[in-house]
Amino acid sequence: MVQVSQKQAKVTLSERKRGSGAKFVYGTLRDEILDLRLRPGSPIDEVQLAERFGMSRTPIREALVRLAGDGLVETLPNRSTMVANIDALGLPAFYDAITLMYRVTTRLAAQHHQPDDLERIRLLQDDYANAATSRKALDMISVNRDFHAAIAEAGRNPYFTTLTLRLLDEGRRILRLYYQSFDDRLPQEYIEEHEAIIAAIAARDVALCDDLARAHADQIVHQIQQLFSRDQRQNIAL
Amino acid sequence: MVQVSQKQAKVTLSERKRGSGAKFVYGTLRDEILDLRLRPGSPIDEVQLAERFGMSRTPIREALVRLAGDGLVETLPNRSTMVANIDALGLPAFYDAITLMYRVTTRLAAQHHQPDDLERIRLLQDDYANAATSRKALDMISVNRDFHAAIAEAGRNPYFTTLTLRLLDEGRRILRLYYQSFDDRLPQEYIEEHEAIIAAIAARDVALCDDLARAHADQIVHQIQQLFSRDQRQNIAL
DNA sequence: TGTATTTTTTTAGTCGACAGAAAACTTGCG
DNA sequence: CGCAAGTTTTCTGTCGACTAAAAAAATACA
Repeated sequence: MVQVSQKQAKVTLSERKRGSGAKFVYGTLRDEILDLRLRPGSPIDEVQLAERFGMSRTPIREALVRLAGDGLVETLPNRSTMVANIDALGLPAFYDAITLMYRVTTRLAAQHHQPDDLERIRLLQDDYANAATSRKALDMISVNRDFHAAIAEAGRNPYFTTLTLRLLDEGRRILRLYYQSFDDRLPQEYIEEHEAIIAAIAARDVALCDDLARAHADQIVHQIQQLFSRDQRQNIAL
Repeated sequence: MVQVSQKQAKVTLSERKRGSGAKFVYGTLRDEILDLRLRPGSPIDEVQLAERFGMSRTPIREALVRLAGDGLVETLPNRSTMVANIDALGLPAFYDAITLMYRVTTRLAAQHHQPDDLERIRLLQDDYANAATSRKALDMISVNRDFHAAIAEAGRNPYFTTLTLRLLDEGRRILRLYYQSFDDRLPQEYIEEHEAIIAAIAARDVALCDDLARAHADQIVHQIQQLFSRDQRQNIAL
């Protein structure tokens, strides 16, 4: 009897459309994982999530399966699933991949972009500048992702777009880690680099896009590398 | 024409391990989709699959969710899910992607390979040669995939490996389409090209790897392009 | 006290059932 | 006949319950 009344209360609380359950859970958990609100390595309990979202385990399960497909969650057979760890040893591979994807997507954007692509990209760049001037580092991280995602879209190659998105998300996690533990300032340089990239895409200058994208990627890689070396020093100092 | 959908191999699983259900269904369906035993665009009925595999819909569902993540299956909300189509308009993007991945994975293999990597690759090349001399085109297709997958593995970059695998699988579908409707011979050239690639990797000659991989990719792209132009001519002739 | 073995607890994998959304079919009206 | 409204059918999305695998706890034994 108690169970019935509780359940009804929860159902009225969350009036959902059929078929949206798993998608909603997927999106929510994905955001939380990428924002590090769910810490890497922390265990995920299906029953707990089911209670939290006010639904049965089935849609929760589907969301977890999809997250596992994205590599955001690791599932141990018959035992718990946990938030994927950030693999420090895999960082060089990450650097290689994001650098190549920046280059190739920017090149393709120069070749295949259409007018409204550029408009979208410029709007995002405005958002980025705003976030930068108001010193909102976390916003900058997220807008930066959208900026490069838009460039990838303009390149019109789904294979590259997918991989780029995945890398950007992975990078978002790493950068969160960074700006959480250290200061909240990002170099203004990025804004200028972005501007230059936009201009090169608009001019359809493939070679210049390549150069700029490579330099931009190098910047970010360098930034992350600094993070890790700084981290080390601090540990030693303690 | 072989119409198999009614008489798919029924699976006896009186002794199934717990937790293997979804994985087994995933693997089986994946193979059938890549081999075109399940035709692109054909609908997938969960209940039917549940009967065929002798299990409930739950593990079937999980397998389908994973296949959707791989892009091998398309799900319409609240309505049927179907085998993903081969998108002819997306072929140029495919060419770009597979060419770049061939190049970058082969380069990385030259840099990062270890002794047993080369051994594995050479064994697969033997398999490939055997399949070629005995004129087994379908075997060649599948071994060719494994060959390049092994090279990607030797490059030790999970991001590139994942994308390469996906592209190789996509290519497997396209080639099946080809060798199903036309002749069963593949140019011997491929064997020699493979040999040259192996040698270049062993010599850790990055620049040569790049050239060879690019040429190899061009070959395959050219082959597929021929397929589609031939297809067109036939349609017009009829 | 430390280790091997049994028992308990936790929690993932599976099942059968039902409800709701979309398609397929039927009916009513011009 | 042709089409709009209503009805039935089909099949997915979700649920609660059950089962079994693995971890944690308890016990036995040296």
